[in-house]
Amino acid sequence: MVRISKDPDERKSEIIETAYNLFMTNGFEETAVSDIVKAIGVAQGTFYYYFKSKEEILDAVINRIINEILGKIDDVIKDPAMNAIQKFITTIDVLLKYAIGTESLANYVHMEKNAQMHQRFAGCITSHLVPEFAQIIEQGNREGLFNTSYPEETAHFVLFGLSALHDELSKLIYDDQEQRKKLLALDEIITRCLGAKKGSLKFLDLGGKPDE
Amino acid sequence: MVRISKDPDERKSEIIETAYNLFMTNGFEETAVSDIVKAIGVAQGTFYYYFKSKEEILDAVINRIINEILGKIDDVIKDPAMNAIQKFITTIDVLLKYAIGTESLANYVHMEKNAQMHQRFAGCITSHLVPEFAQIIEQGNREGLFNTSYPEETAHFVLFGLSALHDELSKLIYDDQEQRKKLLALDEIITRCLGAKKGSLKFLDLGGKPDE
Amino acid sequence: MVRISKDPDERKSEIIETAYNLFMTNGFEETAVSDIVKAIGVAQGTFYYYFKSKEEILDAVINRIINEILGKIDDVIKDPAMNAIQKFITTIDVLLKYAIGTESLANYVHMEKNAQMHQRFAGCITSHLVPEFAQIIEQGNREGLFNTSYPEETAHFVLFGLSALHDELSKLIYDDQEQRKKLLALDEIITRCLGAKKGSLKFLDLGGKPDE
Amino acid sequence: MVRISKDPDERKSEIIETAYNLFMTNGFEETAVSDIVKAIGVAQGTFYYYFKSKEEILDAVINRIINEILGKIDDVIKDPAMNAIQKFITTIDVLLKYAIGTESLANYVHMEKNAQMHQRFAGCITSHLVPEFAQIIEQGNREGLFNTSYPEETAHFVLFGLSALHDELSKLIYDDQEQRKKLLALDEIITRCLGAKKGSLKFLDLGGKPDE
DNA sequence: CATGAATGAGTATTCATTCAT
DNA sequence: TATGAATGAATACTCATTCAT
Repeated sequence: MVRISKDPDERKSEIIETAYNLFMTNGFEETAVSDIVKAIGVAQGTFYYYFKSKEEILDAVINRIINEILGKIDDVIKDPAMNAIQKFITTIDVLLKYAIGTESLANYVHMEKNAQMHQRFAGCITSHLVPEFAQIIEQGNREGLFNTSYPEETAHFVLFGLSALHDELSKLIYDDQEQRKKLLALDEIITRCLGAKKGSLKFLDLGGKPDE
Repeated sequence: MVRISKDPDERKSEIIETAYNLFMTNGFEETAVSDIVKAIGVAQGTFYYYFKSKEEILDAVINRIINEILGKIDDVIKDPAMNAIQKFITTIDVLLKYAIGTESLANYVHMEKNAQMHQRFAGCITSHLVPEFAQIIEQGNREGLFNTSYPEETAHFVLFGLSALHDELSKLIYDDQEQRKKLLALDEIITRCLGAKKGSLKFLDLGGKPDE
Repeated sequence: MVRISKDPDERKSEIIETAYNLFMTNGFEETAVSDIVKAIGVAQGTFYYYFKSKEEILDAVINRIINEILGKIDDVIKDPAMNAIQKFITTIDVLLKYAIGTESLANYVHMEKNAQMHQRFAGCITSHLVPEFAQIIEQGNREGLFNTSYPEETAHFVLFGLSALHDELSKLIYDDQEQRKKLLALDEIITRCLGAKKGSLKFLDLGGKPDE
Repeated sequence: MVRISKDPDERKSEIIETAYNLFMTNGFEETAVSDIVKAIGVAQGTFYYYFKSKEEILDAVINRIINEILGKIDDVIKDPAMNAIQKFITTIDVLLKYAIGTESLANYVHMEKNAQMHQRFAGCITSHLVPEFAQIIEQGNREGLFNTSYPEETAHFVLFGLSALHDELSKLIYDDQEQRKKLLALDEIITRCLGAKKGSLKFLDLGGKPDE
C-alpha cells in the first residue's frame, strides 16, 4: 500500500477521532484495534506507533471529550456577568446537550457493551465536574440565591441525579408529555436541593436539540 | 477424578455462589468459566449442565442478589407499623449495608473491569427499586411527613444520588470525620428533596457494618 | 422422573425410530445423543444401555432401512410370474418411491450435514443392491430381453446413474416438463445400457408419490 | 519463536497445500486448524490472517483442485484437432488419473470421515463438469460418432457411473485381472450409452499411473 | 432396566501486540 | 514514520461417554 506520511499530530488526531466514533457506535470492547486502522486506512503498526496500547487510546478519547466539555463550562463559570442560577442552568444545558448529542439513540443499543467506557467517563465527571459545580453553588450561596450547607456534596448528588434523569429523558425522546413531566420534576427537586427560591429554576426549555 | 454427585439445587447454588465471589473479586469479563469450575473442583461440562452460557450465570448471580435485597425491602414496605420516614431510613439502611458488605474494598480495584455487571445491576435497581421507593414516598405524602409532587422521579433521583454517596462513602471507609460530613450532607439534601420537616431524617447511624 | 420400563425390543425400536427421524431432519452429525433421548423422554444413560456408541445407532438405523428395501426387492426378484423387464422397472420403482418418500425436500437443506450418512448408505447400496440387480439383468439376458456382457458392472453403473437422476428429479419436483425430459432420457440411456429393445422400458410413470 | 515472513501468496498457497494433504489423509472434520498450522510451523493466528474460517479453507482447497482439473479439460475441449471420441477418452483419462493420483489408498481408510468434502466435491463436479461433457457429446453427435437424444442427461449419467467405476477400480488397484474386466465392461456400457459404433471406445489403457 | 449428574478432552476463533523490513 | 505479516495466549462451548445410585 502507498505510504502516506502525515504530520504526527494530525495523524494522532485522526486516530482519536476515528476511535471515538467507533467506540460510540460499537462500544469500546467491541471495537478492535484493527477496526480503527482499517477505518483510517493505515497499517496495524501505525496505531502502535502513536499509542502504546488500546487502553491508552481510550484515555485519549475520553480526555478529549472531557476537555471539550470542561472548556465550555469554564467559560460559563468565569463569566462575571452571570449570576449563579444562570450559570447553573447554562452548565446543565451544556451537559445535556452534549450528552444528548453524542449518546442518544444509537448507543443505547450498545450501552451494555459500552459499560467500561461509561464508567471511566463517570469517574472523570466526578473528579472534574463536581468541583466546578460546587463553585457555582457556592457563588449562589453568596448571592443569596441558593442556600446549601454542603455545596460539594450537593453538587455530587445533583450531578448523579441528573445522569439518571438524562437516561430517562433519552428513552422518552419521542414522548413529549412524559419528558415535560420529568423536567418539571427536576425543577422541583433541584430547586429544593439547592435551597433556591421556588420558581427560580426552570429546566423546561433545556435538553433540546444539540446546537451543532 | 472422583465423581461427586450432589443435589442439583445445591450444586447450582454452589456455582452461583462461587461465580459471585469471583465476579466480585476479579470482575465478570476477567473471570473465565474455567476459573469458576476450577474453584469448585468440577469439570467444565458441569458448568454447562447447569447454565447454557456465561451470560446466563451473570443473570443468575444478579437475580440472586436483587431478590435478596428486594425480599428485605418488601418486608419493610409491608410493615403496617412503620411510618414513611422509618421505612425510608430502614430501606436505605438495607441498601447501604448490603452495598458495603458486598462491594467494599477489593472490587474498587477492579471496578472498571466490572463495569458490565454494574450496568446490569443499575438497570435492575432502576426497574425494581424505584417503584418501591416511590411507594414509600407516596405513603409519606399521605402521612404529611413528606411533600413531593413527583414521587417516582424523586425516588429515582434520590436513589442515584445515593449511589454517588455510596461510592464516596466506600472510599472514605477509614475516615470517620469525612464520612460524618457526607452523612450530614445527605440528611439535608434528602430532607429537602422529600419536602420533609427539617431534622426528621437522620442518616448518621446508617451505613454501619453489615450485620451478617 | 418417573421410570417407565418397557420391553427391551420395543425400547430399542423406539430409539432407532427416533434417531432415524432426527438424522433425516437434522443430519447425523448435527444430532446429539442428548437430542435423541430428549425426544423420547428417557435418560442419557438409557441410550447407552442399548447402544455402545453413537456410531452403533447409525448402523442400526441404516440397517433397518436397507432391510426394509431389500425385503421389498426380494419379493420382486423371487416372483416367478414376472419377466426381467417387469422386475427391473418394479425394482427401480421401489427405490425411487422409497428415496422420494424419505429424502425429498427437507433434507436437501441438510445434505451437506448428512454426508456421512449418505456415504454409509451408498456403501450398503453397492454391496447389497448391486448383486440383486445383477440377478435381474442376468434373467433378462436369459429371457432374450436384455443383452449385456457384464451384468454386475452394468447393474452398478445403472444404479449410480440412477442416484444422479434421483438427485436431479428431487430438485425438479415442481417442474413436470423437465422431469418428463429426465425420465425420457432415462428410458433411452438404460435401454441402451441393458441392450434392451427400443421402447421396451418405460419410466415415465415412475417416481410418483410414495404409497405409504 | 522465530518469525518468518513470506510473500502472502506463497504463504496462502502453503496453507492450502498443507490443508489439502491433511484433509486427504485424515479427513476434513478430523483435521483441526491447529493441525494445519502445526504442520507448517506457524502460529494459529497466521491461519486466520489468511482465512476467515475453517469452512473458507475447505472452499479454497476444493476450488484449487477443481480449477486444476477444469483447466486441463478445457484445453482438451478447445482443441480443434480432436474428434469427439478422442476428447471423450482423453477427458476421462484426465479424471481417472487425477482421481487415482489424489485419492487412492490412504483416504479410503478415512473416506467416511471425508464425506462432507466428497459431497461438496460431487456438487462441483456436477455443476462444472457435466456441461463440458455434454459439449463433447454434442460434438460427437454432429460428427456422427455418437447418437444420443439427451446429451446433458447422458453426460450426467455417465459421469456418475464413472464415479462408481472409479471407486471400484481404486479398490482393485492390485488386481489386474479384475480391473481389466471392469474396463472392458465400461467400454461396452459407455459405447452403448453414447450410441457409438461398437469398438470405437477403448478404456483399457486408461486409469494408469498418474503422470506427475 | 433406568436415571441423570458429572466428566473432560477437544476446537474454532479473536485480538492486542510485536517486529523485521 | 509506516508497513502488515506473524504471534500466541486466552476462552466459551459441545458432546460422547461414564458411573454411582
